[in-house]
Amino acid sequence: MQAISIKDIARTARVSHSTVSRALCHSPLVNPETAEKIRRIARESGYRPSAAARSLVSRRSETVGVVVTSIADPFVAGVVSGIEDAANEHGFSVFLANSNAEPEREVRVVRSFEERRVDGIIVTASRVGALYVPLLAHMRVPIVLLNNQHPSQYAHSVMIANVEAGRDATRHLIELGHRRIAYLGDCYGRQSDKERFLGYRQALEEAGLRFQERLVAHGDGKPEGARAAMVKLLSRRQPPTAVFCYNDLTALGAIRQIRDNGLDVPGCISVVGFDDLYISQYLDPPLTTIRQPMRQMGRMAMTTLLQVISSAEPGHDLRVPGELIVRGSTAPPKERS
Amino acid sequence: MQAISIKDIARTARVSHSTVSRALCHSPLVNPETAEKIRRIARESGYRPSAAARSLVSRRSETVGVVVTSIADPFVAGVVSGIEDAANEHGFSVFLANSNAEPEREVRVVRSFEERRVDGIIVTASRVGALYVPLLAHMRVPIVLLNNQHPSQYAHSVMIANVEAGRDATRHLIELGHRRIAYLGDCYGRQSDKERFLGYRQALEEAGLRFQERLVAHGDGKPEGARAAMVKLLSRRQPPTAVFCYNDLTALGAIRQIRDNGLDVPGCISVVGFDDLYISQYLDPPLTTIRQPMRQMGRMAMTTLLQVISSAEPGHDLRVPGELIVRGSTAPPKERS
DNA sequence: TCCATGGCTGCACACGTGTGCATAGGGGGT
DNA sequence: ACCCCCTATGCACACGTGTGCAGCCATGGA
Repeated sequence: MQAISIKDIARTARVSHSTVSRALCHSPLVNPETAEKIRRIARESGYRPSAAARSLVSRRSETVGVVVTSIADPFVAGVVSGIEDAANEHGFSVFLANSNAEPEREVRVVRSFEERRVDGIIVTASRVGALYVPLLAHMRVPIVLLNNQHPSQYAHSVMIANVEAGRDATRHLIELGHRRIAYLGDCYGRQSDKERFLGYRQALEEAGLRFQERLVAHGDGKPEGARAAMVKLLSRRQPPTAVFCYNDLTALGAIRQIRDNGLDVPGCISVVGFDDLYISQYLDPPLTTIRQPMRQMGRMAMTTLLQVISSAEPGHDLRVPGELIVRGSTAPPKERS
Repeated sequence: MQAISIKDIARTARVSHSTVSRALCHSPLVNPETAEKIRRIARESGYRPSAAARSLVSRRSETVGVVVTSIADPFVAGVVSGIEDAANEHGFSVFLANSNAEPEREVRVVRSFEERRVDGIIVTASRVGALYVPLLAHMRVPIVLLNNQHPSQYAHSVMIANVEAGRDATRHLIELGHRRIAYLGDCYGRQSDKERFLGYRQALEEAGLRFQERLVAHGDGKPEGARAAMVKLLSRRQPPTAVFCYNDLTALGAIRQIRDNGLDVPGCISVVGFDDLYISQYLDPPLTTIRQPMRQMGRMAMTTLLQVISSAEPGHDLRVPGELIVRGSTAPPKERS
């Protein structure tokens, strides 16, 4: 017992399959009564057109591939949520694939997208980028990079305005009166890390504060690495009174380590994060952070992709402003340094 | 410039497209030398078979649909990660769709899955269940429900062993010496809530503790609702010394409210969660909770589905045991009640 | 009555891949 | 020389849908 096709409908309606096809597409070529009868039969029999057969002739699959490092990353999940929203509104379906940052898996994923004949691809938060962008470029399909490190000529991109956001976060600490402000970054080499760090330095400079190399440490974007890095910062002869963290998970680890050292947040040390994960508002203290509009960024990536697909070629690179959300993890410093 | 097909390869290899097809499938019917030559041409020209054309004749799309309420839910994200892992290993691609618990969107999603001719469907954490399981059953495709409330005859299911886990969590509190233990549940009516509550009552009963209706409150599975419910519990003349929460997000809200009332966790009140989200270990205090092996459950759902698809019909309903993870949010009570 | 026109329908092919069946060619045995 | 068998290949059709083109029929105008 197979899924029913237009031929089945044609048989019961005593017409040719061409007429059925036209009737279902609301072509003006078919007699209104016949068309209505055909549509009724189709409705009652639960007919569903085969996307495979349709895309075979139309050469468009109404499908996009989304490749992420890990969907378990809450930032990624937020973005994908927005992507799926926008796709759904336009009748597109999304293939989701984790790369887990494993090169051979990335190859497999790209291959499967090629075979599925996706109409476009969105890549988010991949640290490889340069390695397999050529792979992606090989297929003649538009690509949108989201917070990726190598916006190349082959791809369009949506990115958070890292420099400005980093500047805003640092300024906030400066305005509270802090002067020994640390930067707790991601692992080396990621573009977003470099850019947020740049914003940090710009804010210091414009406030006339001296940049100190020993107030910079690098973690791994997760709480574990952040704790280790925080240990270093706390061991300085003059430890910081405030820390600007690469992201919220880093801030989480930093706060834990600060407390394990018997210090208070924000009493002794203020902490700023980046992302505004869902849980960040419920932490104790609620985290001051830079909000990345994750869902909205996902939507933007998808709508950009759809525009490129219909070759209405818009601007190549979109920068989205972050928003400083002030909560309880930042306060004026106790001591005036 | 279109994607190249076996016909293009056939032309350059001066054979028919049939021979190319057979060569690429490693059919023993073709001359080894010819086959090698064909495969070389295919490789060098970057040929990728069209999944659409292939599935049209094979009547299998090597594709599964995954419908979730929201991918932004960290539990869901963990599960989907496991699903995608297992799918990828077997050459399957996954369509991801959010339902957002909106009925008309669910209808649209199911329709798109039908048109894509997915080989199977996984539904996770949907509270609707009964409403559109008939919709799903209409397509002749195997369905696996994950932590869903209506495991019906049409569907296979993977579920956490809620009753046993609820019992373990409550026992843990009893063994610490607590006697006034509250249950802070999800909104009414969800099966998983009922089951965890049942485990709670069983543990009380087997310990000879009296069940008290006024030590039960219901939130919404999120921090906001949990705070409101916790207010009620704290207003009792004899407030609880421990709270077993429906999930980690609920525990998060409960802890915040407890602290806002000037009480300490676990000093004054112990808190147990459910899920073991990634961040729960990094909270302050680290959360005692029931671990749901999210990725593994996702993998199980996918492998079950694959078995059913290849009609190697395994057991219908799988129960996965939860694991009690004792951390810092639980301690013996101060007062002996 | 004849012809032109227009509305509606069916034929046939295309999309890319898989496969049953026929066939061509070659080698070996009688 | 003839036959048989085996290997290797091509033909043709199928899968489900869309569409150019031809053709049929009715209607209306001359």
